Amino acid sequence: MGAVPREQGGGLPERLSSAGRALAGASSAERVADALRELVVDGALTPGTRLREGAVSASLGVSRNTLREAFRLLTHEGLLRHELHRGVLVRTLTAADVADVYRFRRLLEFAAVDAEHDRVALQPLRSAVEGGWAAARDEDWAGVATANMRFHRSLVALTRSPRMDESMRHLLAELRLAFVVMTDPRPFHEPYLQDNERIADHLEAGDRGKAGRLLAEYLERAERQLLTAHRTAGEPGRR
Amino acid sequence: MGAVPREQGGGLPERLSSAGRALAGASSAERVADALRELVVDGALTPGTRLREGAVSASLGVSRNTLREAFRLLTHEGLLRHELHRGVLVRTLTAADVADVYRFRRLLEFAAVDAEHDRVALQPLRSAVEGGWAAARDEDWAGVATANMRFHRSLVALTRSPRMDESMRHLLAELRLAFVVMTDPRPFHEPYLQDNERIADHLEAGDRGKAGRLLAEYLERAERQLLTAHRTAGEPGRR
DNA sequence: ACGCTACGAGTTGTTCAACGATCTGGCAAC
DNA sequence: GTTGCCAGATCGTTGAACAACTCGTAGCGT
Repeated sequence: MGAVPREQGGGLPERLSSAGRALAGASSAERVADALRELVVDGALTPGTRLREGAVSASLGVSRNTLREAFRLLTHEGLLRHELHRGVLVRTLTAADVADVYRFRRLLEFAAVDAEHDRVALQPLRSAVEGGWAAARDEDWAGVATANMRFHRSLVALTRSPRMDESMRHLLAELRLAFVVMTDPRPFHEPYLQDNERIADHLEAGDRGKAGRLLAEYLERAERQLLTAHRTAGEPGRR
Repeated sequence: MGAVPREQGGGLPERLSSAGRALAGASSAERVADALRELVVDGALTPGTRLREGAVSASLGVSRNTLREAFRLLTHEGLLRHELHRGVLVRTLTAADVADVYRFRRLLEFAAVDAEHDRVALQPLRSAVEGGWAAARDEDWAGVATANMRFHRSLVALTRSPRMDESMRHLLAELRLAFVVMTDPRPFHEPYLQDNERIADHLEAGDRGKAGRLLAEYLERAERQLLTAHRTAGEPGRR
């Protein structure tokens, strides 16, 4: 079984083959979920798009049952929305959703700043910052966004709480839905490179107060920016 | 809701008929998940029990595919554990899991105490307290436990954050797995009736400090009690 | 007696085709 | 213009089938 046996004209399959890299040890449903997730966060599937089981399963070369498991995966992740007897569609975040996500983020990230951590635990933060600068050098703003998320997820990982980590993962996945409406990602993501680096500096120096204050500023600014961008772009379509 | 309107001869419903209330508007998979969840939290399926698809789907009268969707539902809820090519089994919590759950609970419940709330928002708390007393009068300790959970979930609902509420729901579902190892539920659940009522009192009086302090004491005590009970009962079987 | 290999039974992973249930959109009647 | 109804499209669920995998065990060599 190679990658995709069939590829009929749907327009999407080419991008899927690249997305569906061989995740060994993962089930088919998980691979399909990975592929769909990529399409969503890349903006190929915009919020509100309806995904018909027949068409998608055919174009991805998997059975409807497997596709349904992938749908359920992504629904629980918050990327898709499932309506009984009506199918699944790409979720669209409301302003209230964005605000709620940031509220939850504050809770988790402040807890992380307050958590005990040794020097080596900060390594992933540094790595994320590095990745961010590298992506910025290449003008790869999607990459900058990814690195930024990795930074904040690594931050929450300092709590060493699997459940908080998992929640953060969900929140960031949802946020990607909000990012796709950003028409100009550069001014949104670029300034945070500097912020992240300084937060990491303060943490390394053991100055939780300063780190927390910077983090608060960052969250405040990012939320406001996202909300205004969202309001201008997302108002016409409700739901 | 007295009788159940459904009564098709499928051979399943003996044990389920009580559990499988006809949730109109729910899919079969969701109903099956409800039934299984009930079996788990009632202790009929103890942690570590392996659930073979063939046997369970036959005894519940649904197809394997539908059962698998139910399994996935409960796996994401944390009640079941899925191992590739080995099937699902009832999850068993480790001491670390219990500690993690309580850590997360602290975060959420303290945030709830600090949240703005009006008088009417406290109504569900009062109702949960009432339900707890009523169940205690009937010596229904499982009912007391349920009321206690409803109290704390209602507490988190004060945040009016759908995501925090959802997280709390997950945490409490997992905690039920820890409860099933409690051999003597009465001394564990009964004292908290008083605590909950006093927390509600303080909240109503607007004294968040006192409410928070009581809550902290409660969480501390409950966690310690659960951990010791868990250690004595759950050590032999690891994983 | 011991350890390794290979085999086979049992279980899970995935696909397929089919049918009933439900939703959607358009047409006709009022 | 509203209402009721019908037909097509889509989802929900089933049952069977086969491939892939796990695990216990019998057989083999040393």
